[in-house]
Amino acid sequence: MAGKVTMADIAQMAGVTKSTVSRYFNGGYVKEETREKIRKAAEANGYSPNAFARLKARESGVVGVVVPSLNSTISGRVITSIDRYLREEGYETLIKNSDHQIQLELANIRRLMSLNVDGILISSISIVEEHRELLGNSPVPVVVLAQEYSEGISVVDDDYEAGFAMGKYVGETHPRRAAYLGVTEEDRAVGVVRKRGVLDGLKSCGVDSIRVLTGDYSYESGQNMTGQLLAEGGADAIICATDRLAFGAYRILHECGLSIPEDVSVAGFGGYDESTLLTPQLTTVKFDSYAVGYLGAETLLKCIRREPVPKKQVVSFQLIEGGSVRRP
Amino acid sequence: MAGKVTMADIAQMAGVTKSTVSRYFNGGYVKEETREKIRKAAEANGYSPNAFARLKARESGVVGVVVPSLNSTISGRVITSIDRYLREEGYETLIKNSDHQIQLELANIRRLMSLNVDGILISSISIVEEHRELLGNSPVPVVVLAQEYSEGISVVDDDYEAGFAMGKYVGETHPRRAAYLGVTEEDRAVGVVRKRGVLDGLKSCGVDSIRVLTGDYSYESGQNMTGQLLAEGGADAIICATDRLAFGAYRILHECGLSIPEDVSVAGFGGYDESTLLTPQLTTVKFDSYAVGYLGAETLLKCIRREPVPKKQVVSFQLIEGGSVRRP
DNA sequence: CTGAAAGCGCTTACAG
DNA sequence: CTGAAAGCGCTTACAG
Repeated sequence: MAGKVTMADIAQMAGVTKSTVSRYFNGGYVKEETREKIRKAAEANGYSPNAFARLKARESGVVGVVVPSLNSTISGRVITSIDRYLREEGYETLIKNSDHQIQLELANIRRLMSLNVDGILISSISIVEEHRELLGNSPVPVVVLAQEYSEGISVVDDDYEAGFAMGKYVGETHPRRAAYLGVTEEDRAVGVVRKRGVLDGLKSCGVDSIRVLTGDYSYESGQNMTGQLLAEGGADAIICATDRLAFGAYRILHECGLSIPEDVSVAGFGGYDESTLLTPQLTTVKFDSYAVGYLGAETLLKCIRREPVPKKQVVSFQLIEGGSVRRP
Repeated sequence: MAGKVTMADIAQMAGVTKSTVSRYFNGGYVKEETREKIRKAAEANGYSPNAFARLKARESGVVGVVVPSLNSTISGRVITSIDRYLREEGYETLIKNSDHQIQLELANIRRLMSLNVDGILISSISIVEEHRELLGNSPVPVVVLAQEYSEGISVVDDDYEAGFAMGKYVGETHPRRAAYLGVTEEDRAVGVVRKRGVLDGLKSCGVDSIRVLTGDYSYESGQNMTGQLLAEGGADAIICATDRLAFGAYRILHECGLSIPEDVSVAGFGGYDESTLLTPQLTTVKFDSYAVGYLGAETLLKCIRREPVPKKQVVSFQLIEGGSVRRP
């Protein structure tokens, strides 16, 4: 059976018209007998209708998901969760990667919109003006994940409270020279809100002078910032915006013969599985990324069905005490 | 601007017919002046043609990618690499997740086929009879990644040689009680070929009695198998089919107060970034997953362009010496 | 319960 | 260089 088999082919084989085959696949009225003939013809050819040729259909049954990266632990969790939920609900998931490029993210969103998907889930790096324009007059519902989006619907981590909790936890050890290894402020959730939480948490314990460095999300960046910190005279407590950055810090501290937590306390955010394997185990905040994905998908389906949904949902976190922060 | 704007709308705004707009977007002849009008109208509306309505076009410019998981380090690397390569070549990537379920994998492949994508890249868990049927009369080119597929085109890791190298490396330490923590034989590449390599490598050093356990790919499975091994009387060298399994082994050995490598040597396969953070650093084999993705994508495009391609390509690996295997 | 016909958003020879 | 028309694979009122 070379070439593509179409609905017309199946119709011919079953001795009916394609209207009927279409009805068969869309739950319309078809006599049991006819139904059986179509089933056989379809099965024999491994046929299933081309979802995207349903140009006129109200629903495509497809949901688009835009992610900032395909090789981050967190993205992996969020998207796995989304995918599972949607599949159970009978939807197909279409994934597009923005590879940390905002222009690509916008292009992906446009693409998905022009694809008559039923809705879009965006795990955004950073919301810029163009997003507002684009999402403002989207023909389909959009739910934003991980970043607040006041003009629309979003599901976010509790970055401020998590930051505060960690800041306080470390602040209670009364570090003399605290440091924060962060990321760009373009990423509001991590670069601004989380940082503010951490700084406020530290300040609540009277820790006032805090050295703040900024880099990107990579392991290398964690190493570089730590290296710079040491060159500047060091620190006795380093809070990192993500676990990956903390991994970089571990490596450099280790290489320089400094002990964790005796010489330097280290903490992160993420709760990656690997964090429990470090020696000492990393003290970190674990966000419920599966919940973010699940809630996001659930909320989007509600939007599609025109049910009411909350404008903003905040998921919880958990501070995991490892042994990387010196206790008083 | 509510609702979806279509090619007809743009045509009207530009004062031309949709044939011309179509030509504009497909590189046909359009007068510079007209070209400019269309460009403006399209831009003003953020319009780009619906890729999937090109029902008749020879090429959709879209390539489908099927992956077994969205939260594995290796999948993340492979897919990131594919995505980047294709984007540079002007193709769109559409990602579908099989979530380790073979039936879902087959469904994803069918879906993609019926979607008139230009080609499909499959990172398969395991090739079964249904794959052969399905791929045997695919209307579009298919390239299989990570698993050998003798009936078609594949790009694979050098599992046997990598296994042999690691088996030999550990064998040279003359373990008395060696063990291999593996995965199901349904996964030919890892479950059969890699294992055979390891066992042959060990045997080449005269290590003959090897306890082989089988589990799944999870951290927990690594813990369970190691627990079982200890209950059976232990081992002084454990080779794990993946780094993740090795992480589980580390955890249990650590909990039982056994030292690596003094009491037990541990080795893995994968070369995850996190492996370098363990104490001691894990001895592992790093496959070039970026190369697998890159070569796979390149090969697929060649198939699409009807250029000749090798039936099978094998990418290299690298044995990374950590400190987790006792040296003689 | 099923068919004939018009239409979805796009492409492609074929004229001009 | 551009338009009119037929067609891609599917859906949807509307008849019957």
